[in-house]
Amino acid sequence: MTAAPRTARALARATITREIVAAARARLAAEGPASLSLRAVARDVGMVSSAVYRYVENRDALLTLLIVECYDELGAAVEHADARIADRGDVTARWLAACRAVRGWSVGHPGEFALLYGTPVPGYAAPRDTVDPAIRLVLVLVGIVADAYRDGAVPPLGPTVESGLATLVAGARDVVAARGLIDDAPPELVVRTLMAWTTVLGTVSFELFGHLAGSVDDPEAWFDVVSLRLAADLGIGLGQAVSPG
Amino acid sequence: MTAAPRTARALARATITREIVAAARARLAAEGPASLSLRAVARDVGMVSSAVYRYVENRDALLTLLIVECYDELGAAVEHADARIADRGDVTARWLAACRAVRGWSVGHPGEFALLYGTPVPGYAAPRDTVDPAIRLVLVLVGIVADAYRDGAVPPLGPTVESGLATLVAGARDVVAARGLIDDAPPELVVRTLMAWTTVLGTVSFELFGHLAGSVDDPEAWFDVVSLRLAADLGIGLGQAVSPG
DNA sequence: CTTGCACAAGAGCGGTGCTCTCGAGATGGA
DNA sequence: TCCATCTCGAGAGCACCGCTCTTGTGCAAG
Repeated sequence: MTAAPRTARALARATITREIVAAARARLAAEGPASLSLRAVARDVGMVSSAVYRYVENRDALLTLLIVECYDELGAAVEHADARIADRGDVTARWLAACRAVRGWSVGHPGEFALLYGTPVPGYAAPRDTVDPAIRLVLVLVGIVADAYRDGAVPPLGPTVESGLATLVAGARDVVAARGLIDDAPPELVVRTLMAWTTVLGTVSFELFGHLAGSVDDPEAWFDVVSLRLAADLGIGLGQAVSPG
Repeated sequence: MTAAPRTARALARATITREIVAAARARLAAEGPASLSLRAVARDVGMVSSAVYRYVENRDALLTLLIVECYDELGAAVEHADARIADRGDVTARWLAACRAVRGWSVGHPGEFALLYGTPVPGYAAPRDTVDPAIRLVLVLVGIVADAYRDGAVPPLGPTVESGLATLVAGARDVVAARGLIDDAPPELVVRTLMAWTTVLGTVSFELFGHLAGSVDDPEAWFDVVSLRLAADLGIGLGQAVSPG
């Protein structure tokens, strides 16, 4: 990613690094992040464990590579789901499609989901490199809400009741503004979107971590219900009958 | 917990088991669940590692004991927070107090929170023993909503728009009914409460797992905003100005 | 008093992350 | 072309992990 590999050695190095990350990804998908062992990855690529350290600084660095890769993959999946129907201009459908893409990727990749949104690895602090890929998917959701807001699809927000709401979500507003999605977004809109995103991820997290067992039988239908209600709360929903599933 | 220890041996056994769990709890609080090692707690209680296997079947069993203890502690904290002001009859204040108790305990016990609501331990499936303590805290929230509903504080719910909503949350309704909170709870109420609980936990999870960094500066104030908006969505909120913090 | 049982301790197995050293081979300048 | 340098893979080794098995020992019930 830094410079194009020109020499044969650099080329080989890049290839082997990709091999290692791919093997690690396979084990992550199979066993989850906690039991991902560098030695096992080394065996998979036909190396002795110490040789892997030529390519990856340590286990945390390998996890970081995987985190970036997974965030990008998830972000791309959601972007794709939105882009496919964005021209139809139906913000509710776009919102639902984006949310479904989030759940779809997560259910299909529970190990990766756990790495991204589960318990952080004990001594691990996500480096800067991970934040950009991480917000990519959120920006899709924000973009949908922003489009609806610009087009006047969002009903009047009403007065912001809480004091200091703008400063509370100043960081989120800055991010949105920096990406050129909305200049000077109404704090009310930012708050609603942030809450909705929290609920979307919380619902997926509940499902994958087993906290829905016994309460909800059909997680997919439940997720649709939640997503559509969130859309309604955001002001971009139909506000009328939609059958789940 | 099964039978009262009568003999000296059984008494000693119970005491040492408690010691082990206490030491494990301390390490859990200090380092989080992933790096909790049975050998380390053995050292803490002045034993050799193989000796603790006399008291705890394996590492997963120890984690189960901790899960039950933590769920109970969290549930008790929320119950206490609610009970302290329940006689005032202000459901909004009760809801906020219960939510704050959830966050307060979680922020004060991040390692324990990760054990309860983070990534499940790889090969670990929560046994039956954990579900009763787990729902204890949720029942407090449901009870507040149920009280509000019984007292007529919840405005008319409107027609349930989604088809099959009752069957979707049948499990949750059964739990509520079995506890005698509401007989035949309106599915709409159950759905709203379940969504609100998801958002509460998602907000805490975001905060503790670092997904709020850069978006929200003051997580405590943000949590209050979220909680009060959830109350409003549930129909038990004031629906008017409330300043966070 | 003696038998038996529960217990603590130790050794040991296979696994982990990570470091160090060493030899072989490719790279690239003289 | 030749040689110094540098990279890489392999192996040994350290400290830690979960878990099992065996061995002694002291308490307690019969």
